[in-house]
Amino acid sequence: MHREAKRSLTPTIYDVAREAGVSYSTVSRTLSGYEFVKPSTREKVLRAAEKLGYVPNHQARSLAGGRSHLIGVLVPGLNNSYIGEILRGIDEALAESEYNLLLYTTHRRQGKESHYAATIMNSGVDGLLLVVPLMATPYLDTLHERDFPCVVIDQSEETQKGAVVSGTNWQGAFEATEYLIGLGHCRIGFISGLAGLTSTTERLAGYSAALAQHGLALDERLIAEGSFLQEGGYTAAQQLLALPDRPTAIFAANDLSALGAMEAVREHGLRIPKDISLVGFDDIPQASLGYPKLTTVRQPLSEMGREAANILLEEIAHPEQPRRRVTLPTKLIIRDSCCPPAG
Amino acid sequence: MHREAKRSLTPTIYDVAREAGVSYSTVSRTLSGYEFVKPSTREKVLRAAEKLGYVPNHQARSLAGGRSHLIGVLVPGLNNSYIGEILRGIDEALAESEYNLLLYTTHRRQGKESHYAATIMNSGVDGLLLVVPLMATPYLDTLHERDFPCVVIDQSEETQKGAVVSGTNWQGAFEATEYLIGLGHCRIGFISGLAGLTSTTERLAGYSAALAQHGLALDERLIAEGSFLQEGGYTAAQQLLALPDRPTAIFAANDLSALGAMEAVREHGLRIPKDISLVGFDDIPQASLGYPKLTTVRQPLSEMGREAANILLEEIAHPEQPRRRVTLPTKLIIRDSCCPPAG
DNA sequence: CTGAAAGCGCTAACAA
DNA sequence: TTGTTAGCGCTTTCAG
Repeated sequence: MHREAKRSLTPTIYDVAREAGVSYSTVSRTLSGYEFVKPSTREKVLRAAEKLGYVPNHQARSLAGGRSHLIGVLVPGLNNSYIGEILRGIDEALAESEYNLLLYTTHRRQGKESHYAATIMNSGVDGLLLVVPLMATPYLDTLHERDFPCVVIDQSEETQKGAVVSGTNWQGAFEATEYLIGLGHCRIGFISGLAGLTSTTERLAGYSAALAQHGLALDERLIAEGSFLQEGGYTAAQQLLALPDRPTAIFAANDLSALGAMEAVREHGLRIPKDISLVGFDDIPQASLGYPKLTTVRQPLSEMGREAANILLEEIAHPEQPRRRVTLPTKLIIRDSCCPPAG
Repeated sequence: MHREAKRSLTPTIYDVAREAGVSYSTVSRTLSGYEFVKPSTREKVLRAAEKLGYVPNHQARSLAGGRSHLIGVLVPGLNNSYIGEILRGIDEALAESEYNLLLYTTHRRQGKESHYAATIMNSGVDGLLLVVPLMATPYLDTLHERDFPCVVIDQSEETQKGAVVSGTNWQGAFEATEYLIGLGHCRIGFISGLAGLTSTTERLAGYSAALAQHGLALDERLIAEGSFLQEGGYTAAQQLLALPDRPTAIFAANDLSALGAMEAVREHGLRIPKDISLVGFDDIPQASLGYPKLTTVRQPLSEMGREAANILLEEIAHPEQPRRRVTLPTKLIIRDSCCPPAG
């Protein structure tokens, strides 16, 4: 037996074992919820652990058991309440489990993605949650190659095999556009999102489909490229407003863009919704905070996070099961940024 | 020597050692930046590691070396871009180091704070960053007791010994109030923050001091209790607006409250700044996003995060050095939510 | 149901 | 400068 002096600050299972008068493997079993431990023994162990203020050492547990109880979450950045909401959902789900959350941001170590993926895998996380991964193919390839448990949130690369959680992008965009059409708008501008993301593609498709369904021609000039960021929305709106026959309504691919557009509209001396109607996507907290309150397609962001986390946990527990793909419903939230066109 | 078959998926230092034809401790030394390794040996090791795609195992490294390269960050929640900004700063600082970020949210395990603190310490983090910890005394006691490296952001308990990073709350509030007074306002309402937080106390003190300095009486009824949340600001503003001689300006202890107040003002059919001037605190992204753009006291949130992280890293590296207390300057950002009073 | 023994992958004295 | 030897604290067979 090793360890004899060395009364360290934090007690280990050895200490608990001595206190309880059992072997340390019994302590280990008890503490990790092994069922075949005699109740009276379990009692003794638990009491001893309690008395000593024992707290398990994750590193050791992980090293020996191969399970770290750590979930990695890869986000593009933190400067965005869209991400914040998703994270909140993830955190909620994880809080109910025994898992902790290791946060990674993409902006780090750009370029060597696949090595980064390897690093993450080896940082001991049991699974990985990828939030809107851009250029994710290198990650995902490495990840899938090793059957590493992971689920992607709000993005699905064409060739992707793994689990995905997202909202009904097409449907949401379709409804929003249809709503605008129903209000009487014929020239509806669209501010797209970041190229390469499925959310961008799908929302654009939904927009186009709604126009088509209602016999409205698709005018390429009414589609301005945004970036999912406020600034992109601002610039895109400028473009749209500079058009000779400018749109009477604008549908932005996300709220941040819509908010940016709102600013541009104001600077042009136009009023919302009087002169221009505006619809966003996401329903981030600021959508209902500003003035006028933004009509938008709500995406259940935190639920998406929670759902993704739960799927991941499930996948870790039962690796054999087929990967799930979940699409959560979006919902048009009508607030104050739309009305029938002036003419 | 153990390990002979067991060609696992990820190579270990043993594999690298074999590949490089050296002992595994040499590999360990090389990889952990020990300086007295013969250059040619280092070369061989590095090449072998590269070839095998070696990635260190954090758990093992931590268990053996006592350093996990993990920093815990304890935040009250994620639903707030104030937190988001601070996190961003922390993340930036950590990205430049070799540290990863383990995220904890306070809402978990409420009640048994000190046990929670113990858990965090044993979760293997090398240090802890506490963002506006409410009811932190139990945590901090446990933490300080064991000389656990930690720094608190934007809050300093009375009896606190550890490192703290915060903004110039008093000064910022003083300036904001003075600005309002300079504009000609005499009845200035104050929406306070959450009771028990130093930021709340200090900002209130700054507000009072400015009034006093300019010979304005402190009217208790002009001080409404908020919560640092939008809703609290809304309710507090309602109160203020219901006053027989309502204020011509309101200074809210943070932007979220100010935004809430803005909504209440609007609902009362009043205009900002025409009828009521409004000043916030923090300068979160939404402050400049909405309409009108909010005049506010900017707090260098992300810098505070970055600074705190750097101090923590420093403290981990040199535990002997005295704890630092850093106060970063705030700055009044004048935008569109204030003007001289109507009368 | 419980104890003994063997590592998980790596760091850190201690020699050589 | 490099190899050898012990563990870090815990999980997990394998025997009782």
